[in-house]
Amino acid sequence: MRLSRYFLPVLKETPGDAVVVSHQLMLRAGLIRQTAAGIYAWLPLGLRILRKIEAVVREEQNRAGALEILMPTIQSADLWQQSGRYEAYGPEMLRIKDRHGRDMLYGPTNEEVVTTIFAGGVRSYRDLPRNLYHIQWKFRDEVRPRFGVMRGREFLMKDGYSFDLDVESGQASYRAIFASYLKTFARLGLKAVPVRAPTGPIGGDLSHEFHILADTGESAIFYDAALDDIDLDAPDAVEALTALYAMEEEEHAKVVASAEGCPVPPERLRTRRGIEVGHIFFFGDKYTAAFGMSVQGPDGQPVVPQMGSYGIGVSRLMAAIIEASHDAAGIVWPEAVAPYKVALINLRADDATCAAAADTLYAQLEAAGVEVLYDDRDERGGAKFATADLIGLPWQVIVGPKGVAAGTVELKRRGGEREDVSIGAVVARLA
RNA sequence: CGGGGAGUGGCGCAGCCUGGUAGCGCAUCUGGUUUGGGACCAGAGGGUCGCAGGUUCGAAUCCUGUCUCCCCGACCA
Repeated sequence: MRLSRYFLPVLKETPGDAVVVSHQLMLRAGLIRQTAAGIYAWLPLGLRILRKIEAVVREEQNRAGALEILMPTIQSADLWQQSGRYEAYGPEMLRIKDRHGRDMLYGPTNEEVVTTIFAGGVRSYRDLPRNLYHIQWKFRDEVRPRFGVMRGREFLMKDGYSFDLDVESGQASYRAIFASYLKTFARLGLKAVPVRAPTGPIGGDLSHEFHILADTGESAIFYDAALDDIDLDAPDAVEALTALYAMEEEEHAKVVASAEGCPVPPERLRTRRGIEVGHIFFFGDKYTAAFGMSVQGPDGQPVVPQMGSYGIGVSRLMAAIIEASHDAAGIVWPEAVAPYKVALINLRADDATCAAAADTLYAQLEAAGVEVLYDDRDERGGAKFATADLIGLPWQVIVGPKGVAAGTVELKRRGGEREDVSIGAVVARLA
């Protein structure tokens, strides 16, 4: 993409409304614009990143055996009355009426819909287990939206739902998704700490939150230092992790105040701030029972499936990644989610030789399948470097008259050292 | 919802107390000089000061109402 034809409204100054660094950088780097409290429009570069994050989440879901569907954003109130959550969910639910006066709502989550759909399609225990997920916009009318897309009212979430024949199998599904979440966050360049969580209004008795460690995180978490040493790729990572103590501040306080006290000796207790980017629940037959769902078991008797639900805040992840990965100059994208791999900077758009060299390199990189954002604008170099650093692409290729005369360009990792590379070698280095 | 703060060109702000018809920096446009880490000179365009009502000869400024946004708290992917 040529920057001269792109829509990338970067800001030199930080908008006064933004107080956390991810929000500031997302605005400054031209990723998003606010349209109402907690509601954001995604600009070309921001949308690209969102799609990349989404793609990683999708791949790991598919790899874990989950099946992608797409449920609507608008739901009928009837379903929620059946589960009893229409009243229980409270004012966080955005309630609307259609032209006939029917009560509708903008979905904050999808247990009701997915259970209805799935129940309508299965009859036999042979149809289980299954895990259905979708990546769809949600709306929760937060009391206090804040920090940009970190706590927006409209947000993109991956929500998945498992159906199993019995509790044991259901918990196995839970652990499988647990493991896939560890992989997902690792691929996004993040260290996620799974924290034992209370189950809240969704119900059930087994639940974990996944927190990205970042100083600007919304909640403090307390965990056993041994957690830092666990190899997340190990086959028993889930068992190892869940065996170790990790609690959010509020829950931790309860434990400390309890008769037994905190099980972790003080010298092993770590405190960090975290951003919750995932939350998983195993809640048994709460919804399947409410919707009268059953399948025929091997013995011919009806069995009410055991369910779990699994959420990842896709749009929030973008903010979390930035919180965890930025420097004074701007964002530092992990390669997996960078909107482009390379910023190709032509230092002298008005120098025919230099421009020709940059144009050629651009064409070659594109031909090699490298995602390039080509700064071909007639601007001073400094402004281009500032933009490139701000948007945080992993690589920068700098084409200037001096280098071109010598047959070289500069290759630089974001935030790293410059290196002279012969023009002919650049494509191979980046492809 | 309780408490606090803010709405003035695209962004950041001043002006308001003490009414006299809007200003600064950045950005943008034009011309020129420049060019290896956010250039310089000259000129130009762009705001009925969130909205409504009131006071006044006159309102960004005073009064009333209202809308919106941000921050702290309770709640949450």
